[in-house]
Amino acid sequence: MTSSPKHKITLYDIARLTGTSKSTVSRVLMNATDVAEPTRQKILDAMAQHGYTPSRFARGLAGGRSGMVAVVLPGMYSGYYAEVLKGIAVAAHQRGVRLITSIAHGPDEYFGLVAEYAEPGRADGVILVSPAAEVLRRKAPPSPVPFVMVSARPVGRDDSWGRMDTVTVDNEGGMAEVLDHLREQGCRRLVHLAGPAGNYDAVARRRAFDSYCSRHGLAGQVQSAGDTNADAIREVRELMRHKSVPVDGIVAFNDDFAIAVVRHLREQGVRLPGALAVTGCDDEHAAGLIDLTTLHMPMVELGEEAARLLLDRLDGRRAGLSTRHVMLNMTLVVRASSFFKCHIN
Amino acid sequence: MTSSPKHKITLYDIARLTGTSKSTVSRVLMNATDVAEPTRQKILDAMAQHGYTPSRFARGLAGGRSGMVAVVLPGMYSGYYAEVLKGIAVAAHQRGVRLITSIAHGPDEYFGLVAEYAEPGRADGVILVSPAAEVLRRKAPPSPVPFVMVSARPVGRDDSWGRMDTVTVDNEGGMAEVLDHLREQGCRRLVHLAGPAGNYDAVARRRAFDSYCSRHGLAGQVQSAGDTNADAIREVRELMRHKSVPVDGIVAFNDDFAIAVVRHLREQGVRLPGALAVTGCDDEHAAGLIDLTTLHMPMVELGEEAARLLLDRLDGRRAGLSTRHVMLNMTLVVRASSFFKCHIN
DNA sequence: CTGAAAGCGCTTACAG
DNA sequence: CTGAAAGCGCTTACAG
Repeated sequence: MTSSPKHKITLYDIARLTGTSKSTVSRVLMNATDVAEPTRQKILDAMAQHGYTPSRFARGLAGGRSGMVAVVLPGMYSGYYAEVLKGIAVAAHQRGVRLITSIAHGPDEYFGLVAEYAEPGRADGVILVSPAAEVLRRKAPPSPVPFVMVSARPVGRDDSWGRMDTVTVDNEGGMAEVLDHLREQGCRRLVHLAGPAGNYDAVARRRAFDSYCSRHGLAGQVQSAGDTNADAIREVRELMRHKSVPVDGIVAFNDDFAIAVVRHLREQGVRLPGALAVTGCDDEHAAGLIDLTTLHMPMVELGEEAARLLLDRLDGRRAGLSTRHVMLNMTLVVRASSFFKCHIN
Repeated sequence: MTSSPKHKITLYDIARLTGTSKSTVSRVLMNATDVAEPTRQKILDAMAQHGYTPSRFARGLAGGRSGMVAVVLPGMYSGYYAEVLKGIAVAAHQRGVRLITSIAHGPDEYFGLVAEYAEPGRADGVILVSPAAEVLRRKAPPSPVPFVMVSARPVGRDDSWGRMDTVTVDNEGGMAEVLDHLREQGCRRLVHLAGPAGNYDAVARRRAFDSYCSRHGLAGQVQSAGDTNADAIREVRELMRHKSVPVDGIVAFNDDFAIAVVRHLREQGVRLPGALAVTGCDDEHAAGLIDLTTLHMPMVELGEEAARLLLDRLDGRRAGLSTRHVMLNMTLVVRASSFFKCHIN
C-alpha cells in the first residue's frame, strides 16, 4: 500500500526510516552486490511501502544513470516513425527507462540534437532513427554515451560514426523477393521509383534493384522520384508518356509512392491490376486497403531491437563488446496490385 | 564558431571566463532583469562562443526549470496519437523544451505514469493525451506542476482533475455537421457505431448523435462497436441481418471503424457508395484513399495548442490565470462514401 | 547590480 | 558489509 506523501520522499528518508545511510540505500538502488541480504530487504521494503522512486535528475547529475534515453527522429510522417518509436518505447518501458523524444526538422537540426545528447549528463544513451546522409557526412561528435542507429549505417569504414550499433533491414534480400515475384508474373521491363538520395534504405534499394537487374539480364530502369508523392506522380507521368515499349512493372521505394502511382494511373484510365504490376514497401495500413503488393517492414521490431541493443550495453551486459549490426528481414506480402495480364505461368 | 570542448563546459566555466560569478551567470540564464547590460552581453557572448548549454538535470534538481515536459499517451495506434505528439513536439521544440514521452499500456500504467510525473522534480509540466475514463475516475495525484489534458475532460465539477487546462474538439458541432449532411442526402434511418465507453470523444459523439436525432425526429440508433475493428464489423453484420427496415446511413465513431464497415459491406455484395451512406471521423490518410466522407480532426493543432497552453503557464505568462478550456472545430470532408441513392435534391 | 554559501537528491571513492 | 564526505551543475535566498 503506497501512502501518498505530502512531500517528495527521498533517498535520505529511506535511509533514516531503515536506520541505514544514504550510501547503503544508494547501493541497493544500484544493485550493488555487497549489501547484506537483511539490510537489502529492509530497504527494499521501505522503498516499496513509501512508493519511493529515485529522482532521475539527481541520479543523472551525480554521475549515475538517469534512466533516460534520447531518441532523435527526422520527422513524423508516414506511420513509419511512429511505429519505430512505439517499438523503442515498449522495450524501454519494460526496463523502466524513459524516452526523451525529439523530432528534428532538417539535417541541421538533427545534427544539433545529436550534438546536444552527445554531451555527458544529458541522457544515458541515444537512439538515432534514420539519420540522413547529410547528417552522417559530418563528423560525429565525440561522446561518452553509447549510440544506436536505426535504419541507417555510416558509409565509410573508419568513419567517426562507425562505432555505433545499428539495426537495419535487409534491403538486398527484400528487393530480390520483389523482383523474383515480378519475374514470375512475367514482368520484364521494370522501373524502380527510387526514394530520396539522403535516405539509407532508398539508396540500398536502388543499388539492390540495379544489381539484381544486371544479374538477371532484366531491363531495369531507375527513376528518382524526389521527396514527395507529387514528385513521384510527375515522374511516373513522364515515364508513361515517353515510353515506346511499355513498362510492365513499377517497383516503388515505399507504399506512399506506390499508392500515389496506382491512383494516378487509374485516373489516367490504366486498368489496374492487370495492365502492369505495381509494388510498394513498408506494408502500411493503407497498403492493405488498396490491395498493394508490398514488402512488410518490421517497424516495431526495428525499434525494439534498437532499444534492446542500447539497454544491454548500458546494463553492462555488453559493456566492452564489439559493435553489433543487426539486420532484420522484410517479407513479401503478395496482393492484387502485382498481378500482370501477361502472366505466363 | 563553436569550439568543441573536450570536457563538458559548465556554468562555472562561463563565470570564470567572464570574470563574474555563478550567481550572475545563472541570472542571465534565468532571464533575470537585474543584470547590468554590459555584463549580460559579455556572458551571453561567452556562452555562445563556447556552445554552452546548461544541464537540464542540474537545473531541474536545483529547483529551476529543467526544460522538460512529460507527455503520456495511451498507446500508439491509428496515426492519431503520432500526429498529436508531432504537434506537441513542434511547439515545444520551438521554445527549446524537450519531451519525455511515455506510452502507457492500459489505464493502470497510464495512471502510474501520471503519478510519477506529478511528483516534484520529474518534469516542468505534463501533457495527458486522451486519458481514459478509468483513469479520470481515480483521484488525481496532487502535484506542484501544471497539467494539460488533450482530447478529454474530467466529468465532475469539483473533480480533482478539474484544475487542468484542456484542449478538445467540438464533437457536438462535428456530429451536427455530419448529420445535417446525411439528412440532405435523404438518409432517415441512421445508426451510430459508437466507440469505446472509456473514450471521451466516443462518449461525446454518442451523446451528440442521440440528442441530434431526437431533436430532429430522426430514427437514430446507437450501436456499441466495442474496441476493435473486428468488433465493429460483427456489430454491423448483426445490424444488417436483423433489420426489417433497412438502415440508410452509418455514422462510425472513427475512420477505422468506417473503413472496416465499408470493406465488409462490399464483400457482402452491398453496392457502395449508393446503397447506404457511411461516414467516419478523423480524416486519416486512409480515408482519402477509399473516398470516405469524414470529419477532419485537427490532430497536430490539438498537440500544438496543448503545448502552448502548458508552456505559457510555465513561462509565467499565464501563471495565476484561471483554467482554460480550448475547443477546436472539426470540419466535414465530403467524399463519395456518403452518397445515398435516394438522394432527393 | 553582484558574489559567497547552502542546498537540490543522488553516486562515488575513501575509510573503517 | 557500512558510513561520512565530497561533488555533480545548477538555483535561490542572503548579504552587500
